[in-house]
Amino acid sequence: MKRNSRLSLALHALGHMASAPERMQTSAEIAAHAGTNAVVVRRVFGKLRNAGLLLSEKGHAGGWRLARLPEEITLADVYTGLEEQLIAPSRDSDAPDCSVEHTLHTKLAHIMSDMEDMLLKRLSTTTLADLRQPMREASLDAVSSAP
Amino acid sequence: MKRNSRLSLALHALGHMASAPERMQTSAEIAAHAGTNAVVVRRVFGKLRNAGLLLSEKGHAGGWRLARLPEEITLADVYTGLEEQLIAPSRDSDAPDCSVEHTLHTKLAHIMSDMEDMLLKRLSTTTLADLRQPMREASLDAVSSAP
DNA sequence: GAACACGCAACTATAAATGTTACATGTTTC
DNA sequence: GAAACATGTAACATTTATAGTTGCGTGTTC
Repeated sequence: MKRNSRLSLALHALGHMASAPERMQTSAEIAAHAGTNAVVVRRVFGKLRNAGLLLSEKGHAGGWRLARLPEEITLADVYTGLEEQLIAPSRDSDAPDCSVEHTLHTKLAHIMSDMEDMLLKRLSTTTLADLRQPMREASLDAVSSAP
Repeated sequence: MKRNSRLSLALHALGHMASAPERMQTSAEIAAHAGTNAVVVRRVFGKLRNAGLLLSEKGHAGGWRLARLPEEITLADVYTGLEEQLIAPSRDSDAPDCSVEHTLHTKLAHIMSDMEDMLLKRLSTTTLADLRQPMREASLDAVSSAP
C-alpha cells in the first residue's frame, strides 16, 4: 500500500462491517483482510471513532463496530472523518508578493473550494448500506451463531 | 518547493510570460524567479512545448516563449499539458475480487471522473491573460529596447 | 492473574517528488 | 571554426510524506 490508502482502507473495511453490523471485528482481522497492519487500522479507525462513526471496545471480546446504522453513514462522513483532502490544496505561500502569484492563488483557491464542496455533495449520496455485499447464508450464520 | 509544484511553477511562470509575450526567457531566469532549478523548469516546460503551448530555441539568444497569445491559453490547457492529476485517482486494484471493493471502486471512479471534468471546465474559463500583471513603463521598455 | 484488544508513542522503511550534476546537441557570435 | 550560450536528457542525490513496525501501557473478560 502506498499513497492515500487511508480512505480506501476505511471505506473497504466499513463496507464489510455494514454487511454484519452487530459483529465485533478486531483490528487484526480487519488488517489481515485489507493486507495491512493492525496498528494502521487502529490509527485510521481512531479518527472515525472520534468522528462518531465507530465504536471501539477493549478487552476480551473487544474490537470495532459501526456506531450507527449503515444507512446512516455516508461516504462523505467517512471522508470528512478522516480529515483527508483528495482535492489537492494549492500550496503557494499564503501572502505572495508577486501579483501573478496572488491572482493565481485567489482563483485556484476559489475553484478548489468549490470542487471540495462538489465532492462532498457527491459522496453524501452513497451510504455504507449501498456498499455491502448481498447477504448470504454464511454471513447470516456468522451473526447469529458465532462460536 | 514540495509536492505538486509543477503546476504552480508552470502557471506562475506562464503568467509572467503573458505579461511580455515577445520576450525570450531562459530556464535559468525563470528558475531564479521561481526559486527552483533550471533543469526542473526545462522538464516542466518540455511537456508544455509538446502540448503546443510553448516554443523553445537553443543557442545564443535562445530560451522560451508562448506559442500562442496569452488570451488563447487557458489554465486547463496548462493542466492537461502537464498530464497531472489534482484529482486523486482511486488506486484500488483494477479487478477487485471482493464485491464491496468492486462496488466502491465503480462508484468512486465515476465520481472522480465527473470531478475531473468539472475541474477542467472551471480551469478553462481563465486564460493566461487574466493572470498577467498590469503593464508598467519598465516592462514596456524591456520589450521594446532590451539590451 | 492470564489472555486479549485497543491506545499511543517512537522508530524504520519505502516511494514519489524535487533538486543536482554531467554531458550531449544545436545556435549564435566573434 | 572556436567560444559562449541555451536547451535536451540521463543518472544520481536529497527531501518529504506515508505506511509499516515495535514496544509498552491501559482497560476488560475469563
